Amino acid sequence: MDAIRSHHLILMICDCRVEYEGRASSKLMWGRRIVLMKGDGSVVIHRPVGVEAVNWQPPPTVIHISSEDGYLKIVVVRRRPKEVLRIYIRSIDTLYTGKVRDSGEFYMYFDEEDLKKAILAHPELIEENFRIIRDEMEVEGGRVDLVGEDENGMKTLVELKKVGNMEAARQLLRYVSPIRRDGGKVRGILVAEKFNSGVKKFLKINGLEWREVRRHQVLSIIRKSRKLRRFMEGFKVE
Amino acid sequence: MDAIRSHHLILMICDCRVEYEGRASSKLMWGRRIVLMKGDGSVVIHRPVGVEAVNWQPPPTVIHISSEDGYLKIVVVRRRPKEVLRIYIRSIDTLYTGKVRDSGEFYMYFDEEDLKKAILAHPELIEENFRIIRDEMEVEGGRVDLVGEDENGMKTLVELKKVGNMEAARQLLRYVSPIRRDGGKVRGILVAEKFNSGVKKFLKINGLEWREVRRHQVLSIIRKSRKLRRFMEGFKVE
DNA sequence: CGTGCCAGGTGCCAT
DNA sequence: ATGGCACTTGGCACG
Repeated sequence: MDAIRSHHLILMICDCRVEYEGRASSKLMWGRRIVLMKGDGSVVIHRPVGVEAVNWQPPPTVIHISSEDGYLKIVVVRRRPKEVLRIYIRSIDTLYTGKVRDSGEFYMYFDEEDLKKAILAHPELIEENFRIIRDEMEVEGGRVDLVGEDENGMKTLVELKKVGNMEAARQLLRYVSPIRRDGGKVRGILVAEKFNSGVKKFLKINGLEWREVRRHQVLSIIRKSRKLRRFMEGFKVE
Repeated sequence: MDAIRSHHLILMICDCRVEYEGRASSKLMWGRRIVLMKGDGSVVIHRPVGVEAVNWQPPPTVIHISSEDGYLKIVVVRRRPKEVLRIYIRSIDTLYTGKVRDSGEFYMYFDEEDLKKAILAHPELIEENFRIIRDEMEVEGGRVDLVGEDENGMKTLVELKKVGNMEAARQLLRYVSPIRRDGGKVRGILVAEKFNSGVKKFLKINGLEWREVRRHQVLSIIRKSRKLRRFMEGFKVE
């Protein structure tokens, strides 16, 4: 239709059947769903329950519309990886097409990146007289989040995580081990909001350390940043 | 409204502002979005571009509706983890409320589970005279996908992945190492559709092996399964 | 209920 | 393009 060519939004509640073939394959039998076709080529299909979409196709896509056996057939093709989404529509309950403009900015806040910013601004969150030397550094075994020096000048690798799980602990060990193997002295600290059971023990056994940072500590630091002050307005930080 | 109490679907295109606070925090400034409130309590907010939702709240939720400063205010609360989504609505473009029923079945096909089924049915995909002994087994370091025996009766741990990346290789090594450390003889094979660069080398260095399975091999095996025949009808498997 | 692991993960940014 | 890694990841299976 014209709506697709003019990159409008198309929203349907319709009785449809959906097939997907690409990295995997799936088939969704007849039923009523919400089909969302966006101006950028994205297609999202929601069932009436569940927070996640049942089928989708990320842009860029090419969309073909035709009629087959009396059904409206919409084929959404993605090139790389090669994926095809086919929607067969038996009837349309509700249809909306139109231009929807949205220029509102979106701020995400307090993810790993913000934890890092807080530590960069206040290295004492790690410990007294701690200094950050590098932000993101390639080491044997991967890329460590921060490298610092403690008050005795000992090199320290810092790995940041929202949740300190076993995988994170192993990751840190992977960074520290080669250095120690080569005779280097290095500390390794896993920083997280929360630690799963067994992780602290694993760290201890392997000569590593941890810091539990509290959400409100980080928030109170970040909210001082002028850049984010407007963002914070309206939030009552508990 | 009544629509929420009666667990109906509510779909709006509206000019709104959204705040999220919970595991992280986010703020979305005024603009036009598609707001989807489902009968099970799920709430999904889409912008007019992008395949992913900008904000959401998974069920179970409690929904409060009120009026604040002349705006319609919808608050969606999730208990564990504690998360709050606040939607302030300035104007509504389009509104749909109603019961949407969808009983159509959904089949997903050719994920790791299907790769396993194919290998269970045809262990020769691993190698000639290979026998599967166990499906899913706890070992030191985690849970391995398959345990088998080669034609010489040597125990073999098999890890299945869609993509054989470094993480998968390390995972397999983690399963094999403790056994070898204790003097056990064991082979380790990483099975995947595709291997990232460096992974095969890493496996080789650590005395592990790999098998590259092709999609069509697995498909041709699975399509023979009666249970899935109906699913396959209509697919032209290339 | 937490813990681990997969996903058509998606997205972002590095080389 | 490929790889590495975080994510309000969500989801499921399992101890």
